[in-house]
Formats: sequence, structure tokens, C-alpha cells
Amino acid sequence: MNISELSDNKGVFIMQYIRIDEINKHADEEVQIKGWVTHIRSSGKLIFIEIRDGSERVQCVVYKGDVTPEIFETADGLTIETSLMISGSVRKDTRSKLGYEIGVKSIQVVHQPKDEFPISPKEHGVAFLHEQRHLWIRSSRQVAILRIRATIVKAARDFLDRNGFILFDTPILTPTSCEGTSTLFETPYFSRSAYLTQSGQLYDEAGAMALGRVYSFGPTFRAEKSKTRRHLTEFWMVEPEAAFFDLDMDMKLAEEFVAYIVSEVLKNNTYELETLERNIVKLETIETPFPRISYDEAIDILKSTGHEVIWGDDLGGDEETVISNRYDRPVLIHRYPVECKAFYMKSDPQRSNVSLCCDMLAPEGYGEIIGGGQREDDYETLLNKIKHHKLDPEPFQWYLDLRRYGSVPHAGFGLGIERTVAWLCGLNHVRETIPFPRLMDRIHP
RNA sequence: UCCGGUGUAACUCAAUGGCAGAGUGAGCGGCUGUUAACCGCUAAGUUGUAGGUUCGAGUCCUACCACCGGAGCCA
Repeated sequence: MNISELSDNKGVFIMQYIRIDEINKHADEEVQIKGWVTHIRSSGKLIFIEIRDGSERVQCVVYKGDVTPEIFETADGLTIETSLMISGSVRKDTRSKLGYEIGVKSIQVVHQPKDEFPISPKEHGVAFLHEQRHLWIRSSRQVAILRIRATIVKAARDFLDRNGFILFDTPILTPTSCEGTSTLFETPYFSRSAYLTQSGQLYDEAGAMALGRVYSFGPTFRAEKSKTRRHLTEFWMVEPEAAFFDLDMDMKLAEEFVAYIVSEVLKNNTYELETLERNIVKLETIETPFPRISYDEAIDILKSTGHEVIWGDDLGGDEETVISNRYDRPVLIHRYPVECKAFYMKSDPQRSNVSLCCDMLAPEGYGEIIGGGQREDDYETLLNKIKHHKLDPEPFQWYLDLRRYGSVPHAGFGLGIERTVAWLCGLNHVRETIPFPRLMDRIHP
């Protein structure tokens, strides 16, 4: 929606200024924009000021002969990240990247920076930029990434909403581990301890028995001391869960879901993908169906390409890349050995040593973006699996209850938002995919 | 947690154990079409911290701190 097009009889105030991204509707008009200085070039009697307002950037031109000496002096004294309001006339100009520029009539400074802005057209290292993350997000690349992230989140929610999934908020503070595998962040909780959630899934299963189809969407936390380009300690997951779904339906859902997200990004973020210099040909090929291979087949492929793997091993990052590089779209790998997977995964009735689970590997080496599968729905079997994983059944009584009262086959998966953003934006590290990344060695700012 | 690496001007980096340097950015000056503009000038340092070796340490040694890359674990 375009807020400046709304009329006041709809109860919305009319903006007195325009957003830069709607400048093409105001050719040859007098407009005002409000924003920040990103760049200044001066040429004696001519000053070029580049302004951003979060929506776009535009070049504003101040010619000494067109303005009062006071305004020219103001323009001459501007520094990077000065916030200001500029009024002037919009004119078409091929010399401007946007196709339009503003011939400045007046400038009103809102705030002049107290010091030199740390980020300027010079080389910066990754450590420095992260230390300045609160300022770094103002730069055009970061803005593009965060806009694409917003599209991905919206597309994920739209798809699920449209397909009968109900948003179901699961707790952040939990009494115990969901899976008992990963390391959890512990926090004081009155007279006892609580743990930050590592997944909403178990609660989603309860939701699916109540609402049929649900999804949780929120932050999750892993205290694993992982130091790689694919890991954050705090990351966001969207986790759909559906009653009466089996593994095949789950995989179908996952591939349609991901294909929709990709298509929405291609449709809505052409400009951002261009800013990021993303090769969109590699995204345009993402159409369903996605290839599906079993874990057995994956092992055969790895063996035949000279990799030393034995049946029963989980697939590491390198192995995943070997598999995913064979395809031009995401690939689903299903039926892993039960020992590789969490206790709640249902075993294949045809083959008890593999789980009815699936992972989705993104192309171009971006790794696992989805993990999911069909859940164990039999009370006794689940109880035995909890014990087999050396977990205390007591805190899982409520979860076991779901198998005591009208248990049904059900399945779901979790999609990692940051890995999806990294993949679609073509980034080599997930730390740029979230406004304020939390890593093992970085919790500031 | 393990393996490897880095720490010098605001930023990115040089400097054989022997005078602390460059580029970029910033400031000042010049220029009416620039777009990481260009040209000239200027300022800018407790070499991560603590200790040690040495006539002398940015450089060698020890410890610590911070960060970077990778592995394992996982999304």
C-alpha cells in the first residue's frame, strides 16, 4: 500500500512529503523528501547530494545560481548521514542512476552528525562492520538483504495462511530440551531454571491436534559452539505441522512452500537482487517438483564419487554440497537412519532402521534449509524411543498425552529463515541475514 | 570444544631486531554535471593488554583478551 496515496476520508493523514521510490509519479512537480545524506560531490558552484530515505536513493543537485547564499552554504557544509528535509523540483535526467533527480530549492537540516560517520566509501573489514552493525544496516546492500528477508517471511506466512495453517505461537521459555540433542541456553526462572527454546515443534504437534494445521514462527536458540558461515546462536524458524499428513504430503508441502517463497522474492525484489548482484538465473529454475532421493541413494552417490562414507553416518557439510551440486534446484533427502534423527521421528513401517524424515538441501552449497518428517504417533513406541534416547519420560507426559487421546498420523518441518535468506541473496555467511546477529563470539551490539 | 590465523592512524594494510609508513576517509582550498569525481595542501599513533629476552622490540618469548577462517554439532 502506498501511504501517500491514501485520502484523508479513509482516516489516514496525508503525507506532506514523498518517498523517494515514488518519485517517478512526481515528474516536474515540486516535492519534499526527508532522509539522510549518503554521499556528497562538489564541483565549485555545483553540489551533488545523494539522499536515502529507506525506500531508495536520489541525487539532489544544488546550483549556486538557483538558491540563496545561505542554502548554498548549508549544502556545502553537509556531511555523511546528516538528516535533512529537501524541497525542489523533480526532473528527468539520464545522468542520474534513478532516471530522476531533484533540483534543490531549499534544505532544512534536522540533525548534523556530531562526529564523522564511521562507515564511508573506504575499505572495511568484517569485524569492524559487525561492531558497527547498528550503523551498517543503513548501507544499501544491507537494506536490500533486510527487505528480501521481509519478503521471505511474508511469503512463508501468506502461503501457510492460504493453505489452512493457523499461526500458533509456541513458548520461548521451556522447562526442558525439546530434543535432548542440542545444547540449550539456561536462564534463571524464579526458583528454578528454564531453557530458551530450540524448536516449537513439540508444541506445534499439540496445536495440530487442536487446530488441524498450525505453524509457529519465532526465534529459536542453540548454545552449540558452532563457528561456521551457516550458524547463529539465535535464529528464526517457521515450523508448519499438520494432522493427518504423512511423509509424502510433508515433502510435497515443503517443496511447494519453498518454490512459492522463491517466486515471491523474484517477483518483489528485482531491485534488491540487482543491488546484491545475485545471479537470478539460478533462482528462476526453482520449480516443483524437486528431486527426491533416499538416504540410501545419497550414500551410493557419495561412494560412487569417491567419498568415504558408511551407511549410518550423518551427512556433513561437504557431503551435502556434493549431493546438492548435482541439481539446479533444492533436493529432498528422505529416510535417514533412525540413529541420526530425533526421538520423535516415526520409523518407516517397511524398514524399521530408517525414519520417515526428510531434509531439504538448498542449491549452490547453502546446505540444509529444512528438516522435518512424520512424527511417531504410537504411545508405546514413542515412550520406548524416549527411553532409548536416555531422556526422562516425566517431562514428556504432556507430549505423550497427544498419543493417548485421538492420536493421528501427522507431520511437519522447520525452515531456517536465515539460511533461506543467505541462499536467495547469494551471501556467503548467515550473519548478514538478520539485523543483529548473535554468534558464539558476538553478542554486541 | 578442537585446529589455524590476525591485532600498527578513523578504515584497509606495509615496515630484515635499528628514525612509525602508504592508500582510503576526514579537514582546508580549487573547479557548473559529478555519480567510490578530480587536482593541491594539512592533521592524524600508549603498534590489543600484562610481563619477559635484548644495548635496542611493532618485530623474538610467555600469559591473557578480542576478533577472523575452518572442523565437529545442527536449521
